[in-house]
Amino acid sequence: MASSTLKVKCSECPIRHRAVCARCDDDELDMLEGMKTYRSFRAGEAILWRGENLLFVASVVSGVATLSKTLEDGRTQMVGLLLPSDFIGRPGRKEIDFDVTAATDVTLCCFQRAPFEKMVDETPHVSQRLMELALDELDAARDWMLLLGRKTAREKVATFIEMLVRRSDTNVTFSFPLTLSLPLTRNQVANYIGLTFETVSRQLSALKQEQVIDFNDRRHLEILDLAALTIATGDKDADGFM
Amino acid sequence: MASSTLKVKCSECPIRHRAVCARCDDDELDMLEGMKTYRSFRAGEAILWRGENLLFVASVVSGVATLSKTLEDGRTQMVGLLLPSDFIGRPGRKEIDFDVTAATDVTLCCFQRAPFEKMVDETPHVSQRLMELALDELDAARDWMLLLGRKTAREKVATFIEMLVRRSDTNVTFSFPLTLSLPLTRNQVANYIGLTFETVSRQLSALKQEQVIDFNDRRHLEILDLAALTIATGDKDADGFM
DNA sequence: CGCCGGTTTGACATACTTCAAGAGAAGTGG
DNA sequence: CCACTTCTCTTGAAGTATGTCAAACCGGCG
Repeated sequence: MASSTLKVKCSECPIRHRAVCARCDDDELDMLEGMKTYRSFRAGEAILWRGENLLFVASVVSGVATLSKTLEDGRTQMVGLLLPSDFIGRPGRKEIDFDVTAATDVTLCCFQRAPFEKMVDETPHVSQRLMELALDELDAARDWMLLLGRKTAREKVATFIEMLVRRSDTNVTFSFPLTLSLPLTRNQVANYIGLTFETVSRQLSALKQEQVIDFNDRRHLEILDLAALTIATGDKDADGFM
Repeated sequence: MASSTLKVKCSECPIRHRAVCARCDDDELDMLEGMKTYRSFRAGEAILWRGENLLFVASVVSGVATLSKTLEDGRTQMVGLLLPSDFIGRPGRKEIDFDVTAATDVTLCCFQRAPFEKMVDETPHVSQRLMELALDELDAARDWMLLLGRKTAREKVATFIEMLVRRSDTNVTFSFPLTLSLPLTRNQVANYIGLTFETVSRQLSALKQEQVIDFNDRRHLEILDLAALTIATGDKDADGFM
């Protein structure tokens, strides 16, 4: 299944300040340090199957993973995109109702479920942070419901790209033209935003032709006109209010 | 705004065993008893506006409320349906990003945010239950993403009705033909499942003609053939597997 | 080099929306 | 209690955004 990888010390961990351990003090971090193991998955590998007994919970350290649901005739819908610092697993639950798959090569910081749950019960810093993460995911899911239910193809694609910009770390520098790595194929994007890959491709081409974005490499995007992109999402008024 | 209503003792409360207080012992219940107030809203009234400062959190005691998001051009998407025992408000957050509206007459059991949060911090029974409720909502949101992104109009309508059957209390008796009160207008249903109200109406008529459901009153549905309804959701195989 | 998965683009099909008209219910005021 | 208005709902006809099918391209990799 997964290969294991060299562990990084928590204090030097790139996701230290955002992951489930964000609020932990040094003692608590030591406890986690003792419990954790790293696991790596290659792009395309399954991390967890729907219905599988959850033996571990984990934080994404690096890479991108997807959560997806599939109907028996093969239609699939992504229901979440996990970036570094996102959490896999749910306190108090033994199963998940979707598949978790590595979209790129992924490294996870894993904890055995039982000891982790014990720690959750005893350390408010962890349980509070877990609650925050769950609520963040809930907010994201609801934003996505609006996108899936009511947005046009163009708005969906623009919103997806804008979300990537917002969530990727690279944008702290904010140097234009902003370059973005696209961790998903057209088909995966389509499954995320409820379209076919052909429609995704057409909308991307349209945005490219309008010089809102640019791309040659299929795995990267350049944002040429962030304002235009934002307008294309349909979220805000033309004047940027909201 | 809201009128207040006669309080029911927690021990006799109809949602006692499912709401945020589900796991509380007698002492904890006494604390909540002292903090709570009831508030009632008429059908159609706003309970909370998006962005409003959250002064109270609450459990739905009776009635149905909706959570919805609206784009500036008026397109709206419901992102949640609150039935009795469901919780309004989020631990550690002062705002919400959607409107909460009474779909029917609604009675809430309200707590001031500040004292409630204090209690959450001090009583694991409450914070654990809150986490469960949040994760339940997250699961529901993700199921709905699959519906919004990938299901046909027919499947959407069937899934919506089946969800109502599952979530309403009436079905504990399970006497056929099962009668269901429909707390939403066609338009609200449409906003929940990402369609127009005309399409909802057409799909309901089709299911009626096929004798899967029946209705005369616009506020009630009869389920004539639950198996056929389930098949129409697209969720399970024809033989009921999954 | 030649395959192969991912992508682009075109032509056509269709599920759902939009527009429109009319029929019920439900509320309101005389 | 009955007009009158106002919603909601139903049903039809026509329009359109997106899906489906198909062909060709492109870049990576054995």
